[in-house]
Amino acid sequence: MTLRFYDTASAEVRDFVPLVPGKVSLYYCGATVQGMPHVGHIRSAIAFDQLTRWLQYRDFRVTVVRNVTDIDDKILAKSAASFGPDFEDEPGALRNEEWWALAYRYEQEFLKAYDTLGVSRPTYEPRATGHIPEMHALIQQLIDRGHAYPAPDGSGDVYFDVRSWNKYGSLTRQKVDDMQGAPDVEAQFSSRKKDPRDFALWKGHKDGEPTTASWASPWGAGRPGWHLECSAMVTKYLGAEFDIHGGGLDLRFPHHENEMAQSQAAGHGFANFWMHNGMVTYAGEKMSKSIGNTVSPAEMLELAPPRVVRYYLGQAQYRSVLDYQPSSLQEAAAAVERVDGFVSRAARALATADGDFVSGSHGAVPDAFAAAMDDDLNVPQALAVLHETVRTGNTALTAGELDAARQALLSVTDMLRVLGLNDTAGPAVDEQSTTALGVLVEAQLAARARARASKDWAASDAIRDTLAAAGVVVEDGPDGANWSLKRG
RNA sequence: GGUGGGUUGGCCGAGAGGCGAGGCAGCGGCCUGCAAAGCCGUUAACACGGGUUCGAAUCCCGUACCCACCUCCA
Repeated sequence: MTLRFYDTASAEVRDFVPLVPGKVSLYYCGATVQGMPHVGHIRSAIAFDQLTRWLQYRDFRVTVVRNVTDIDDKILAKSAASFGPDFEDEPGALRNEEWWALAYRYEQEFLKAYDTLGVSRPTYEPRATGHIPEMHALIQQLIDRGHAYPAPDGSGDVYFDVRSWNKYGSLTRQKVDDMQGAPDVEAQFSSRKKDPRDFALWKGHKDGEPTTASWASPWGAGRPGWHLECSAMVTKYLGAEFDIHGGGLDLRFPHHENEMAQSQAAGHGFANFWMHNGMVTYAGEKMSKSIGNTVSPAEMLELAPPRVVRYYLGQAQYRSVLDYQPSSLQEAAAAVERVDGFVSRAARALATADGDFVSGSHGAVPDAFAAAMDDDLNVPQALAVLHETVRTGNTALTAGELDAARQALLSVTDMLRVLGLNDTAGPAVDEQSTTALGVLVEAQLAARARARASKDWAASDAIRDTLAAAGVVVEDGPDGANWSLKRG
C-alpha cells in the first residue's frame, strides 16, 4: 500500500511520506466565527476528519490543529451593528453583543455542529486572539528580512511586501501581474501600500473600534490580519515545517497563498502537502453567506438523522463539488438504512446463535477498501466495498452461514468506524423507556403471532399497521417477527 | 484578462486506454398469508466535432456550456 494525496501546490497526486516516521502533523482552517455554521463548513470538517481517521487507521500518531478566527472585520462589524439603532433582531442575533461574546457564541455553535456530526475533536483548537505575541514575532522577522513594512502614513498597518518575495503566487500558479486589481481597494490604499496586492499583517486600530479589539505592538496598537494568524499558530504548534495544511478550496487564494508567502519568507519550510476540499453548492451555486443560499446543519438535521447527514456530506470524494438538494438526504438515508439493517440483523442472529458474541473488530478493513482510501481518500469507491460487504453478509445470513456473516459484520463495523459513521450523536436513549417500550411491543407481537397462527390476517395486519404508525417497524423472519424503531 | 476544476445512465457518484464501481429510483423474479427486509436478474452513460490506436468515457486537438478563485469566504 502507498498513501497518496493530491497536493494543490504541485497539482498532482503524490506519495505521502510524513516528515517524522509514524507521525503526521495536520493543520486545517476552521471557521471565522462570525455566524452560524453552514453545510459547507461542515463538509470541510468531515473531509479532514475522514483524513484524520484514515491516517490513524494507518497507525500514524496524528496531531490535528484547527484554528478559530475570533477577531475579524466581520465579527467587529456585526457586533457594532448590534449596538446600532437600526439593529433588527435576526433569528439568533443578540442586541448589544460585544464582539468577543459574539465570536465565542458562534464558536460554540460550530463545536456543537461538529460534535453532532461525528467530527472528532482536534488535538488542539487555538484562537487567534490568544497568539498575539507569536504574531508580533513573525511580523518582526518579516520586517527584518525585508519582506514587510509598516505603512508610511502612520496608520499602524503593517503590510507584506508581495514584490519582495518572488515565489508569491506559486501555490496557485498565478503571476502577480496577471492578477485582477480591485480598483477601489487600490485607490483606498495607494498611499499606504507599495503594491495593491500587498496584504495586511497588522491592522492599526481605528477610531470607533472597541478598545478590547486592540493590542499594543511595536508598530502601534491594532489587531492581526487574518492570514498571519494561521501562520503564527501553525508554527507554534506544528513547527516551521509540517505535513499537511488543509482547508476549503476557496481559501487557496488569497488566504493560503499569503500564509505560504509569509511563512516561507520568514524562513519556514511550511506545509509539505496542501489539501483542499471542494465546495458545497446549492442549485449549482457555491453556498456562502454573501449569496445567502446557505443551508444550516440544523436544517439538514430536521430532514435526516446525524449519521445520514454525515454519510451524505462525506460520500463524495472530498475534492469534488457537492451539490446539495433535499432529496439527496433521502437517498443517503436509504443507503444508511441498508447498512444498518444488515448490522442489526447480523448482530441479532449472531447473538442468538452464539451467546458470547460481542460486537468487536477485526482491526482490519478489506484490502479493496484500504486501497481506495489510500488513493487520495476515494471514499465513493470505499463505500462500494462497504456495500458489497453488506451484500455478502446478507447472503450469508440468509444461508445461515454464521461464520461468514460474522466476518462481514466485523468488516462492516470497522469500515463504519473509519468513515466516522459509528459514533455520531443519536437521539438520547433512555434505558428505562426503552425497556418499557420493549415490553409493550413484545406484547403486541405476541398477540399478532396468535392471530397469524389462526390465520386471522386482518387482526395481524392491524397490529402491524398500528405499530408502524407509531414508528415501530415489524419484519417477519424465519424465527418470528423482529421489530425496530424507524430511524429519523 | 489570469489560474484551476468540471460535463458519466432517471438521480447521486467512482473510474481514467480493453475487464458493465457502488448507492438511490424503476422493472421482472425468488422468499412471504400479504407486506417489509433480503437475494437474483435486468434496463441504461460517458457534452459535441475531429484525431491517435487493433481498441478511447479514458490520450491529443478544437468547440460549447457550467463552476470556483483572482474582494471576506470551508
